[in-house]
Amino acid sequence: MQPFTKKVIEIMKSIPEGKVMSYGQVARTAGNPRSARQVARILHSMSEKQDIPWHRIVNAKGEIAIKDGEGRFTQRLLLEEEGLRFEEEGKVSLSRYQYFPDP
DNA sequence: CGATTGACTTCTC
DNA sequence: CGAGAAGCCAATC
Repeated sequence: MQPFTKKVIEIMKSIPEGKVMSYGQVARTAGNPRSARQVARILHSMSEKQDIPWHRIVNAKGEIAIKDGEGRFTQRLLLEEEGLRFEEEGKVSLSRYQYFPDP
């Protein structure tokens, strides 16, 4: 288990309800600005073994990153239950719901 | 243990 | 503005 991985997990677990983060944001916060893909990989890999709110992670555009399927539907549903609003199908209003400010 | 992959990002053209 | 390419690095095969 790499330190980066652990940090990413910690960060994701610390995201409060009703907020979302992009992969890039998580990567930066974890200390590796260019490891967005690892965040994705770690996320879908570890979320099943750890209690990670994977649905609070979206891509840079605020869209649900996962391709069509149950996962995407589930994420949308979970986020709506947390009070997030979708501008359109599978797209969340990042401007208001992002977690960490982008420096 | 090398090669492949990927729920991304960002810069160019 | 939209499409294409490159970059990055951990987990999997």
